[in-house]
Amino acid sequence: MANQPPPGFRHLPGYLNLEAQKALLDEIRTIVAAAPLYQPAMPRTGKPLSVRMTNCGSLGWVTDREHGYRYQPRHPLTNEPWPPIPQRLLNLWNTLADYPHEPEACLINFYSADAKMGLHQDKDEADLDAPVLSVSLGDTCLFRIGGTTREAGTGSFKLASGDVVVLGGTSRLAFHGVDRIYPGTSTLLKNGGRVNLTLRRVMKG
DNA sequence: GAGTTCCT
DNA sequence: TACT
Repeated sequence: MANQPPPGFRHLPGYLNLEAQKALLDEIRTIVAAAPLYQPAMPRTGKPLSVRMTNCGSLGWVTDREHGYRYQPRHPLTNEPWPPIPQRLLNLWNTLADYPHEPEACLINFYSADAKMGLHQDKDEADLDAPVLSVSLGDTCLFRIGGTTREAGTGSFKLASGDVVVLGGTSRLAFHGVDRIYPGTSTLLKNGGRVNLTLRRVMKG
């Protein structure tokens, strides 16, 4: 029997209908045109991550060999400020996050057919009380989530286009990752792949 | 000092 | 990593 996610975890399958997904994707395309996707690197080793990423919001999550994981206000390649978070994403946060402060960061991850994300905790934010809100667009993925230690068991399930996930409560610090992408499971993205949007409150108060 | 998202 |  698969393990259950910790308390505070919510999976909302099909929360966004196709029209809402298309409208959101249009806004993401505009953001990516101004703040291009780039390939981030692991600290120390410089090994590239398999996902490509960019951000919108006043702060964006970045990593590189020299300085590691961090939030910063500008795109690492263009040195331009990140574009603002679209209002429809702020509305989603206001509806689902149950948190009195707006998110500063929206990480935009693009998964090609062979991209993955290893099990990790989101711990780079000063505010660990705010939930993390995630939106899936495009191809289905196999998402894995465990407990708040590496030793805890994990369980996995699929996330499809339009699904929304909220990591709140105990699940805010749960280890989680993406095992695999299922190519060809969505026609939302012309050339396939999966886009994941992750809204986070970074600074306290 | 140990731990930290890429580890098959 | 550059911090805890």
